[in-house]
Amino acid sequence: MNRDAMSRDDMPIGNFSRRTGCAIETIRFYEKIGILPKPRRRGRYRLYDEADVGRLVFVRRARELGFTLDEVRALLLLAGAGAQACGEVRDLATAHLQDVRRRVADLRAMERVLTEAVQRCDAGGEAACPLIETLSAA
Amino acid sequence: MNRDAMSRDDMPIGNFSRRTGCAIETIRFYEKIGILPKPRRRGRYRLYDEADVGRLVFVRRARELGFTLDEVRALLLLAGAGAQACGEVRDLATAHLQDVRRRVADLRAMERVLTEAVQRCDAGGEAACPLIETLSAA
DNA sequence: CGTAGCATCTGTAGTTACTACAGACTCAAG
DNA sequence: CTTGAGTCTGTAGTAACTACAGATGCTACG
Repeated sequence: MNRDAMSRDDMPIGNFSRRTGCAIETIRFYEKIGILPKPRRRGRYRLYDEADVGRLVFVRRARELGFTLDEVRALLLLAGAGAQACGEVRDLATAHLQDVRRRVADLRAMERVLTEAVQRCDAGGEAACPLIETLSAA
Repeated sequence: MNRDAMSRDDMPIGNFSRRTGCAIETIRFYEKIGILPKPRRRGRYRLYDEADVGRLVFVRRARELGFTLDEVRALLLLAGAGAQACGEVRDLATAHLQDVRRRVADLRAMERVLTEAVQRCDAGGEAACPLIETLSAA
């Protein structure tokens, strides 16, 4: 029998890590800061179940979408509250979306300046290095 | 007379900070990690000159363009080396540019998913909160 | 029965680029 | 003489992990 199948609701942390794609150290870290609840134990070993998998997948997904752990904490509460929390979730997501768009704009601005400087460098024919010049100008 | 004019090459750290737009604590931090050289002192007070202003402006500009402090360190060396270092500067900038583009792509992907979920939320007519659903799916 | 190897445990320190103090000291003006 | 501004050193906090060190437990193999 394989190990994952044999322990569907008694997963040691290694299985839990494989199931969720989340590093063991990160799991323990999430527990310490209260993102994951303290799990049951067999002796000193942590045991996880399917509900834990759902929760951690949620957390990782939110992180992939760029939410901070503080935002994730809020989202977990709201997700637990059910459909009536939808409005608040929406507000959180909208605020975050604006943040993402700001960051995109910032990076695009960097990209523009860098691209232009590299192009001038490739074109050649300038006395001083165009990149260094770009950096020296405020 | 104003204070900046009176001390063109004997700037205390406060003037230096104003001239460069860089916080005092950051200036001392840069000194500690070797981004800025140890300045002359009058007694225990640091004194800066125009060359320091140029260097710090360069550093801040590079940071605005998203270079890490390690990259800035390298750029400072290359800038000192003059025109023959142009090729290396170009390589550094190109690598960094690729990094910036990767980050833009990542953020755009987040933006897409979030925008779509928020729209489904606004449209209404779904049993469960579309945003929460989006987060629950791996 | 001994031991080798794997998984797990706790706790601490490192990463990046700053920022925010606490608590002392100097100096000039009122 | 005191008050205020400016500066000093040194330490700790931020975000979200990651990387150990050193101990312990459990199972399998010879």
